[in-house]
Amino acid sequence: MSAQPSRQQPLPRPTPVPGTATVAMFTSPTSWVESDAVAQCHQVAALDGMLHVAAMPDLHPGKGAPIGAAMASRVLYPFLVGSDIGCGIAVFPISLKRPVPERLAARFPDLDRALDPDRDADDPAWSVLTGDIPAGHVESLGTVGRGNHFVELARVETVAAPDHARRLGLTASDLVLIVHSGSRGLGERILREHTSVHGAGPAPDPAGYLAAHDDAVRWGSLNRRLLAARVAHALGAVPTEPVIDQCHNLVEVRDDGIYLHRKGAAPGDGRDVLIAGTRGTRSYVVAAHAGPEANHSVAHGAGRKMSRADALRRGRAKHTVEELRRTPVGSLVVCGDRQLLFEEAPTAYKRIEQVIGDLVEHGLATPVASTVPVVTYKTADVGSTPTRDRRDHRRGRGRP
DNA sequence: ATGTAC
Repeated sequence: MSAQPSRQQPLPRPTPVPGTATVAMFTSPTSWVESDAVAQCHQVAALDGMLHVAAMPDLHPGKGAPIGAAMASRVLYPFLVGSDIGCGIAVFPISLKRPVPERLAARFPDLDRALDPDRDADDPAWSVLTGDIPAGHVESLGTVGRGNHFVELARVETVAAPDHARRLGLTASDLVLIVHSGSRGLGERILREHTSVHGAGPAPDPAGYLAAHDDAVRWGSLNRRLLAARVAHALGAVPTEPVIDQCHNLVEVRDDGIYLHRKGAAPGDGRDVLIAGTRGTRSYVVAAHAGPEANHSVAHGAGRKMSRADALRRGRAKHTVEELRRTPVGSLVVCGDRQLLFEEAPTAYKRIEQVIGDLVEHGLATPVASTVPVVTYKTADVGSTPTRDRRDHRRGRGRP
């Protein structure tokens, strides 16, 4: 059984405890917040040098550190950013004549297959590469990854702030590609190089860590552009520049030398952010205007309500695979991995409208537009090669 | 969320 959520009190904020950092919860009495995640916020608050922890309404427990939190400290802690340094969400306008989900779902390219600069030198997606490949890291370039990562074709549904949406180039009924992906093995390697020596301790050489971190942030952004370009070409469209591209796993050095760690929290100081719902619900473009109390941050998505294990157990009892591949909003899910299909079921996530409502109530963001999924790509479908396991493809043992 | 170990 999953842990029952505790009902959090709204602001005013908790009284600071001497010797520890302050913790501010940007939730409301009706928010679903697991007590384990709140406990993690207080554990982080007790770290040396920690100043202030801001918990977003999508807060949920992570490995050691909470997800959906922005943490300001005098000391740089790599584990608070986690392994997927540079993970973020980007939005690319796309023009398609007849967006029929069934036809488009079948045309998505295999985004588990990396783009090799030599073997795939002719791939038109390389047009988005204008400089060097950050850190020279070629492995897994152009792949979406697993977990909560996805590439989604979505339609702009409602526009709440028309002028703002127009400045972003977004109008109702427009199509967009939403790309949620990170730095794959590169960020993982950077964290491991730190933790293998220093564990969860601070970075003894912040400049060294930050140089590698910044490469991963650039790599993640490039990867999102490559993913969007691969899909655009496959769907017969022209690649575009992102109108939004915000990273939600990173550390920022503020002007006062404070390290602002964001883990599943997007920069909220005057930025436009897409806050992802699920593959079966809306996502929201918001104008973020979060101040110091929120560590200049906003939520990054709906936030998990169930652990992956719970989602798998409960999902198998509740849903069929067919139900999960066609969502209540009529969109299709491309996902050849049954387990991932259950783990990422919309019911495993909090209600996105509650998350957005909490941000609005606390004055952190203003909705600009909502999008509704058309096709959500997770991992290549297995339909065309029923006798062969996906792993054989990735290991390059022949092709169909 | 990840590449790798079990």
